Amino acid sequence: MVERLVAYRRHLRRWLADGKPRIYSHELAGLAQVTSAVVRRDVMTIGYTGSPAKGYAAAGLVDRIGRVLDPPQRPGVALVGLGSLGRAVLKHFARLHPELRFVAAFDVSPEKVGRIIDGCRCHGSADLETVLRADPALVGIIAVPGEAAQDVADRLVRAGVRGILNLAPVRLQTPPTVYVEDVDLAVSLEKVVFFARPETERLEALA
Amino acid sequence: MVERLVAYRRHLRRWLADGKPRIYSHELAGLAQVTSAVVRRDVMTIGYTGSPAKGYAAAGLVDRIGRVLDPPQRPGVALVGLGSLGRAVLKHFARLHPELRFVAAFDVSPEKVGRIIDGCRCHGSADLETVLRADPALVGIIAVPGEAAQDVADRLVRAGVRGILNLAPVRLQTPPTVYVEDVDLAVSLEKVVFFARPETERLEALA
DNA sequence: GCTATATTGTGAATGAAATAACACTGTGAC
DNA sequence: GTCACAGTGTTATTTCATTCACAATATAGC
Repeated sequence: MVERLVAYRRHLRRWLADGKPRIYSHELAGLAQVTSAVVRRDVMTIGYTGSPAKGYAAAGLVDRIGRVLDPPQRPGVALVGLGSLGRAVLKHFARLHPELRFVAAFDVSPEKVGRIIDGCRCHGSADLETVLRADPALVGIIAVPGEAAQDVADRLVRAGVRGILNLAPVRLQTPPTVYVEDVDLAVSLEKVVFFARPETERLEALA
Repeated sequence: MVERLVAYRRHLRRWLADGKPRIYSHELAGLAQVTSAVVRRDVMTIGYTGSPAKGYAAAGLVDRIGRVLDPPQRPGVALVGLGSLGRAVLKHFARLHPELRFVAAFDVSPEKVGRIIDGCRCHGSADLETVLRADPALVGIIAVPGEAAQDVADRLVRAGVRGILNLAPVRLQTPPTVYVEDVDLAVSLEKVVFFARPETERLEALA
């Protein structure tokens, strides 16, 4: 449901930018590709309320979603690993996401350390603890090879990070107080390959 | 469950590489971070069977999983978009995934067209239909900016693709016969930010 | 002011996935 | 040979999210 809220907000902002102040559940549902019942239920859950004949006030709804999703203060983000994946992530968020604050990036390769890459200062991985002690991050992004991921995770956790976006193809072991979201491109692609097959073929593969 | 099967296979291969031929449900469960009951249920679902006192034969299980997950012939993959994200994807899979066949990559920028990038020939986006007619792909990966994603999706579908891994931050409109898996880094990161907050704080945000 | 209507808010029904529970079975110890 | 036991295969239970259905309601037109 959190994923849907993020999507709603994205569409609502575009909706507002088009100069339209109000929106019906079925309109938002169409944009986010869910049913109108889901939209209404989600809106109800976050405690917002619309008018039966005029729909929801888009601005107010964006605001309410923000109050649910966004932490009180702008959260710091630490990125570890500036290989192609890490760079891609940084590029995406650098401009696209002003509500996040990238506090630091880390990499092991000496030629990157000290430089500023996509607007973010790159530190040596060894300095992770030091840098994050000066400027704490709420969440960390792990974009290092699988072998190094668990070690990075341990250190991020010790540095006080409360959530991790893990792009490495391994499952991390973390204390239960730390939330981990795995984004594993290999798994996703295999999933697509599987479901791309006609259903009949999939079922007979089970037989 | 497909995601779990992919994970099982990954761990089983490492297990085999360590020279261990047999594995118990709770051992595999520990590696994949699920409960043993889930493992046994999954194994049952795909029709494999172990021995009560000796566990599962790892090799046989890998084989069975492959028969469920993998299509009969090696599936072709088409990658569209060779920005930082596309390059990262290509690099990841080029070496890591021999069971996939990258048939072609596409990009709009002229300086990339014609070159071979990470072992894959880069074509102009305009030639998408032509190239895929000569060498069809089962699935497509969309790694272009959001504005271009829907157009690319339409063309991939027309070119006969049956599944799409969508890395762009938009929901695609496709016929129901085409399976779409969305991997949206912005959404994932916002999810992490949300769940990184202490539960108490999250709940009062709803009030 | 009143009525028709389209939409919201929400309880109940449905369905799928995780969890728990347990009977069955093959193995090794004695 | 038989007895205990650790682990599998399967069924039942629970839980949770989605879908369905419909009463309540505010607006616009007359």
